[in-house]
Amino acid sequence: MFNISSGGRKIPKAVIKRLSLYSRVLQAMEMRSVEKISSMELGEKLGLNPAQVRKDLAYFGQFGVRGVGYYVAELRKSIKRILGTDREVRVGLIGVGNLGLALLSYGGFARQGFRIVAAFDNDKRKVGSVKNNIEIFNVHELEEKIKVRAIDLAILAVPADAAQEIADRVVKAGISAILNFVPTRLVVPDDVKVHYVDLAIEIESLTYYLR
Amino acid sequence: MFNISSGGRKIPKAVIKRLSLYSRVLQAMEMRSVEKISSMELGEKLGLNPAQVRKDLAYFGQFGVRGVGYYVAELRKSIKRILGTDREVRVGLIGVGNLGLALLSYGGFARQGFRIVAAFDNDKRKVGSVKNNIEIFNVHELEEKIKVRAIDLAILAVPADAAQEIADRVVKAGISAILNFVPTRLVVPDDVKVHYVDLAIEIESLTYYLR
DNA sequence: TAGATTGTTAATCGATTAACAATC
DNA sequence: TAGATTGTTAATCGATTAACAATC
Repeated sequence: MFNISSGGRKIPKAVIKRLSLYSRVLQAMEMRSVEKISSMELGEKLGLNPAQVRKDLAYFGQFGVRGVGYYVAELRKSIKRILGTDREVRVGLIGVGNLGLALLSYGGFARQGFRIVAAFDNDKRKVGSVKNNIEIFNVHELEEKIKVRAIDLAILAVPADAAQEIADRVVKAGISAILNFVPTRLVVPDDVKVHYVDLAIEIESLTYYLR
Repeated sequence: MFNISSGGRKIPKAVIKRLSLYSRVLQAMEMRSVEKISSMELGEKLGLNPAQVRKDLAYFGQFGVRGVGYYVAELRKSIKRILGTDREVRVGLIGVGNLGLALLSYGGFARQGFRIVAAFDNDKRKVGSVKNNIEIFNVHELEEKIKVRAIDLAILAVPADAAQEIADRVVKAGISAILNFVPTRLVVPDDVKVHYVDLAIEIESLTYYLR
């Protein structure tokens, strides 16, 4: 597992997120057989400044052609390579409650090349069943399955009081990236990356803007 | 519906999000009968600088006592008032697919004082049924129910190609805040606030950090 | 009073945008 | 060549952090 070198500069997290957005726009363009796109067009579709688009890409190399723009298919391939989504990413989902269940059935992951290869729960009634073609294992088997199924990335959707313990276990089993839906700040080693998705905070802060 | 005045300065979106986080920490403190808290303690629990905590709060007034700190219950009440979550916020959920269904059953919203008062779908098999005590209406009734049920806020969880049309309709019906789970940039009037939650982007950008 | 911690201003840091030479 | 658009540097803008007087 490696990323295209960024020459030692540290890349802002926001740049990486925009890279993902570019990739999606480019995917749509490619499907419509558009051959090239300028930083201005790409920016417009996402509400971003064209200079920002160029600068984001420049962190990783020179992908455009002066006077022409960027070749859609080529740029998309480069970005996927940078993100590491040019190959299948294997995902484990821990916690098959309401949210976990939704994530199991969510089509958006598979569409971007992610594959949930195992789900885990501690509810005996769920363990052993199959949802959306994905087996649900007993959470006791977590470490073993992470190894055997070569899981790269964990999605946490467990109750708040179990989150830290599960995080410790997946990290110990070698996982270095966690998508955390639990509103608990996880304490993990520096080289483990956690992204937080906090639905309650999203809706609460939105309320501020109600007229 | 009103917010505590901020004296004309525009408040960064990030400040509002942190306010929500403070509120949650304070809620937990209150439950443990903690009486006061310093900006340092509050910051530590969220990985934030104490000066930032004080500055965030200072946008809205003076809530602390020099030499003492902040009174937990009092500060929490003030923040809830600022956010507008000191009263019930009435939510409509549009799109009862996998994700929508999960959001219907998601306990986190109710816990923060949000109440989903109606759900909508265009699938005849779903319309008329009740999930988690919430009725699912035909999407044709959207405008009418927004009015009759005094819906403040819409959650969008529809297919991508329907998102803009639905957004247009809810805005026309008077909604000014949308939580959008659909990976489509919505075009709305300036005074309508849209928050995007993009699960595919979250996981894709996380992949960059895999070792 | 002495110690602690706020509220706020100034300094720093980082990210976005503008500008323009390079070049297709 | 003329026109267009990149890649990149410099200018601007905004957000975070440090510092400290005010004050409980």
